[in-house]
Amino acid sequence: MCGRTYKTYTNEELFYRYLNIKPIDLPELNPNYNMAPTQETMVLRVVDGEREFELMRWGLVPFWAKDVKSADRYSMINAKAEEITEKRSFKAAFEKRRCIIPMSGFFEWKKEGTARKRPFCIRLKDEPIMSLAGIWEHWKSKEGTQDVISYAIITTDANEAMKEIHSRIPVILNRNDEALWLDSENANSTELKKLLKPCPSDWMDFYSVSTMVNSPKNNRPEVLQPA
DNA sequence: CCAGACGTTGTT
DNA sequence: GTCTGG
DNA sequence: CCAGACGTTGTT
DNA sequence: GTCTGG
Repeated sequence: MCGRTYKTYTNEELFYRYLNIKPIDLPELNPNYNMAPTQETMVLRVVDGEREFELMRWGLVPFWAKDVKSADRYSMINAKAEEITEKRSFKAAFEKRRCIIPMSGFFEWKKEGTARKRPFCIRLKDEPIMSLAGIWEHWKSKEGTQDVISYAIITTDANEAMKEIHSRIPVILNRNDEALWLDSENANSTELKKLLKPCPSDWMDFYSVSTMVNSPKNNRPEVLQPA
């Protein structure tokens, strides 16, 4: 699973990485050292053939949901890659609304016997930003008072390196597959599903951190320090 | 047909 | 134990 | 994901 | 909106 992430990149790094442009006059991005579900972050998608960033809420709220709270009860912060084409809540989004969630890394908790779970910080060895595969939805209340764009992170079986910590990991896309994944005109489900594989073990790097990260209230650089 | 669910992870 | 909030 | 709340009545 | 269960 993937239930906590972090981002320390700047706006300039983000836009240069995905749009190949140096942004001018953009508001400065706040780092989030401890991002929990329900919080918002910039997500990359393609609209009318153009890449764009949109601020989205973590936790998918399908457009047919009665309200945001009822959707939250179903814990749609992750979507299982293996079943994404069969699930009612994900199928349409997988076909038409794929996205990339740029993150610096994420946290996983390893169970160690009966002892307290130990948190780990996971990142890429050679890249400051990882492209997490996701799907998004646009939900509007009938009264038109609420308008929520939300996303879920796709998970799959852990690769060998990550199995040491946890059985599931988020899908981290290969840079060469990003355009294919984002293309909203692409209707080749078989081809798309092939992208939802665990990334190679040797891309990843991890180390244990203190339990300070357990509480989402601790949005501080110290949560990234090795324990 | 209509009503009601629509999810993940991990653990038993 | 289970649900909600972050 | 983990942390923290989990309730009612009546009064401010 | 769409699928599953009865």
